[in-house]
Amino acid sequence: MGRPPCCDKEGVKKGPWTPEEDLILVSYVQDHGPGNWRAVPANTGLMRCSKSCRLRWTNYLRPGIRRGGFSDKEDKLIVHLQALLGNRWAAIASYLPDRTDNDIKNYWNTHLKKKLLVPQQQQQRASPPTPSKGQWELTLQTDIDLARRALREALSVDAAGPTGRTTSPALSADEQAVQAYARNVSRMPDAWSVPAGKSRGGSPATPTPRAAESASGSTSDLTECSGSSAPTNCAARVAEPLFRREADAAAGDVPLSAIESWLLEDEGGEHQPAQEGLLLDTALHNFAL
DNA sequence: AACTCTCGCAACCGCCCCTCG
DNA sequence: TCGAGGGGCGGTTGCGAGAGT
Repeated sequence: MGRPPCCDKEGVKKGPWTPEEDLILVSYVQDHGPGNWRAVPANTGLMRCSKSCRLRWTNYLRPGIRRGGFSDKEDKLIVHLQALLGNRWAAIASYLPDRTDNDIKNYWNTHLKKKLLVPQQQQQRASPPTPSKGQWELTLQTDIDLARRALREALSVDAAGPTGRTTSPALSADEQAVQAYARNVSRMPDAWSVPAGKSRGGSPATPTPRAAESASGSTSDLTECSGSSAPTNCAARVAEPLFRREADAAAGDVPLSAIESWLLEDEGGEHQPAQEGLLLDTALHNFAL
């Protein structure tokens, strides 16, 4: 007696999403907000699993997400966060509010892992296989210091505008997220006009993300997210993990996580030794796994 | 020009955790 | 307190595009 599947396998469509399906999903989420994904297929007539709907929304249709074009700074941040946190992509993604965990995971698997593997192999050839514990603790500490710096940089950039985006610094994070969302969705109709032969997968005119990105468009009615009273409040949710916690912390509501409070301490290194010891232990533990 | 190989990424799968009745 | 169900997450797969031969 296994657990029943999350959704009825029969009559559930799989594979690439069509623009029509995207539109239906976006409209629904704008009206009702994300959540209660189980109800989405039933209420929209989409022949999709609820999980598929959620995934499509969070990884592709959600407002404010940026796709591809990882900067060097983001590369480093991801590498160091991965070293610290392991393959906890959702946690890592929370430090890059306009990136999705799936995107980061893919980027790690296809680019960064290989990039790291090459010097590692060279190093293995050139140096003794296992450094003494003291040696690599030192190395790890250096890594952690680097991670701290990278994170601090990223957070300071976030204060002016999320993750170094090249948009006007006068805009708030929410406003920028709304604009990005507007851009993403407003491109959809353009993308639909892609000739059938160019489409990917079985669907006749599925626009690739690349196609959607290359097109330029103006804001459509569909994208009027900020004015919606829906609980989604698309833009606000995008940056929620990091910014909410910062706001909460500022208000004294919720304590920062160990890593965050550690990072936000003065550059002068007035951190608590016990806390750092805990982080080091955690990193060591992750490394050993 | 045709074929093969490799890469990149969207989406699926299944496990785990959290919430609610 | 416990079980069921929904959602979140990480690992993996499938497929199209582009590079190489």
